[in-house]
Amino acid sequence: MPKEVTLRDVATQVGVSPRTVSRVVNDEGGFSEATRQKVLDAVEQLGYQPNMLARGLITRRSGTVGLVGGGMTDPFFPALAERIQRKAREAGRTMFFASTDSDPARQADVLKSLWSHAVDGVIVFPALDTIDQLTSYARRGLPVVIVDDQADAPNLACVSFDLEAGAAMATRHLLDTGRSRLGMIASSLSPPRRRNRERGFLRGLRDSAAGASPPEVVRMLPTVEGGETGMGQLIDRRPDIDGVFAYNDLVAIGAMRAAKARGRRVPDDIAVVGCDDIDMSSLVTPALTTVRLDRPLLSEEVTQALHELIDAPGIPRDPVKLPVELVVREST
Amino acid sequence: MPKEVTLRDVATQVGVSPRTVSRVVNDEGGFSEATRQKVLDAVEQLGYQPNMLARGLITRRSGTVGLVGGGMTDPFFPALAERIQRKAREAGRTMFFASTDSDPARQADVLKSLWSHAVDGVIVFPALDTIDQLTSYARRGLPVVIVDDQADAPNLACVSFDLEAGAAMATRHLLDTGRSRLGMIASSLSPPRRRNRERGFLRGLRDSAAGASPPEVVRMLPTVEGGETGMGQLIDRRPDIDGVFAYNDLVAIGAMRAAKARGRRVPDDIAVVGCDDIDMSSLVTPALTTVRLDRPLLSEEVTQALHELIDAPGIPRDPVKLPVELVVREST
DNA sequence: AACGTTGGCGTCAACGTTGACGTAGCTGCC
DNA sequence: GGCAGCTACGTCAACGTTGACGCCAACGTT
Repeated sequence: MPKEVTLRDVATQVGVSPRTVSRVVNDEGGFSEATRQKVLDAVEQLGYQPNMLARGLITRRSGTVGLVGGGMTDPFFPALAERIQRKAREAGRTMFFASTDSDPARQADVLKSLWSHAVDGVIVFPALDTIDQLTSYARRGLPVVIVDDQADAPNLACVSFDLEAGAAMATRHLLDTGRSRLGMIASSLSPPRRRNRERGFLRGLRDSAAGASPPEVVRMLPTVEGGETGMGQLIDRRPDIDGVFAYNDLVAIGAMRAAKARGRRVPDDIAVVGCDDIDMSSLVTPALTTVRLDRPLLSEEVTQALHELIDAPGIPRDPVKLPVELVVREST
Repeated sequence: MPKEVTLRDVATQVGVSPRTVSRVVNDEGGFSEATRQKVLDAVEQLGYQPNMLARGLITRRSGTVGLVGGGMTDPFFPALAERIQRKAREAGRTMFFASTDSDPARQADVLKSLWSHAVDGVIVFPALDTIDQLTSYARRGLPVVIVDDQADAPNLACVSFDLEAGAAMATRHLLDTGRSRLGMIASSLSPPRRRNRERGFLRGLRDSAAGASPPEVVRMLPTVEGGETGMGQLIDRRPDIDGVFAYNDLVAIGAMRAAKARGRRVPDDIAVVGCDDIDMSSLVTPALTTVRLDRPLLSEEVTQALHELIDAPGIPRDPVKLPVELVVREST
């Protein structure tokens, strides 16, 4: 990288000290309108860009935030990442993106790397059993926003959807539309603490007056393939199954494929409900009934929480739980 | 952010100078095996992490690369971004991700921001008419890899798929399977220079011995909605149309929806070919015939080009053109 | 014994910026 | 006239690291 334009270059051109240029650039005050204009003109003319590394070295603010997710293969994530990135840029920060493949070790690497780049804060979709890892960083002073899990520490905020309520809604919807032999395809990547969907599913069943038969639950990787094998197993275990709630829409889509492959019609023979409401869900046939997670809302809450943690450190934040909504389409 | 562990901390603990610790950490040589061990132990024990900002300030290498794309709503991009990010991490670099919404002004902002963060290089899916912008950065010393467009400058490499050949293959496939009244839904975001798909489509028609009737081409936003309106227009203009090549798979999926909505069966009444081979394409019904772009290959080529530009600047690189492949499924 | 060479390490300055502090000149007020 | 208080700057050091260079002891060579 060749020479860049520095504060000093601007300063000598204008005939002031670098410190004054710095004041103007950062709008600190303490300069006359006349010098302000001259400095800004020179900045424009020379094409000066502040060196964020130097600034970050001294202010301990790099103007960057990290977004750490399990992966981008689930379409839920990219759409969210894009919104978060937009909001970060509106707040004048640049986003580092990193995916962990849902692997705790990789997540550790990623956080180490982000830390050494002095990110101002991170938003994390945590991998399995990594809450301690995250609270440790938070305690060391890194603002952390955790999505879809709970923890308590300084510099830490939690935002999640009310998935338990969503799952209960989905279950009740299945029961209300006449299904009584239900199953669920859950995720093998969720530790017990985070099995809100399963809790909601069971609660929905318990709450229902109608005495539905005991449910089947299988746990799979949360992918289309996982949904396919999951549905296969459910049908094997309980051939008369007539309603399935899936961990997410990808799983649900896989489940519908498997059902069709086994000659069961959706929704006539078996109803399927997903969770997320990814773009694809309204495009498949039959269009998927699903629990919609409001991504604009989530990105709003998450970035706001992060920026508050960064700009006003120390003040504790209550965990946020966001409402969800059932979108009924053709698969039920 | 509270105090971090620095070279000096490690140095005083071991009883050597910071410079020596630096030598060990960077494996520069010039130290004994004994001190190496002691230093590494201390590094481990204190949890030392090099401060990339300070290092970058002096070496002018920040250990970061930028990935600049139009957006993540097209599923083609995330899958690619993830692979590129993985490769970057394998090479010891961290990835900044930034989306431009395909807006030249936003792209300018994004590049400015990345530049001020002293990224070592960028991979860009360029927005409309931004080649000058990019070559300007390249000339100022920033390694730039441009995907799917051409330019010539120092510090610049180009990688693209042979979309013209792919489009020609798709077109010939349509003709070979008995379609003769063809249309294409192209992208309104492609400048004339980058309309390789259209060129291939027309070439495929010209090359065919059978005298097919003159084709219709409409230009839409490359989204599902764009595909829907595009197919609508094609049918209006030419009610007997029986084969459509779409700019990408999202457009193709939209086109199939519109065809069905108008009572035309796919593939019986009208055949549809897409381009990209996103995951969704094998999942929709009918499964989409498409021109597959090999994402692992692209990410490999792109990252290799970038790392070569970074590590061996100055040597010119010929543009790379990657082969594509037709995947025949049910929609033709 | 004198000399060059090498390995192993320290010293110092610099990267570009900002925090802390200093100061010259002016204004206003008793 | 003296002094406080302001405005508009400048000066200096520091952030954590590495590049350039220098130094000393140990070793081999003539």
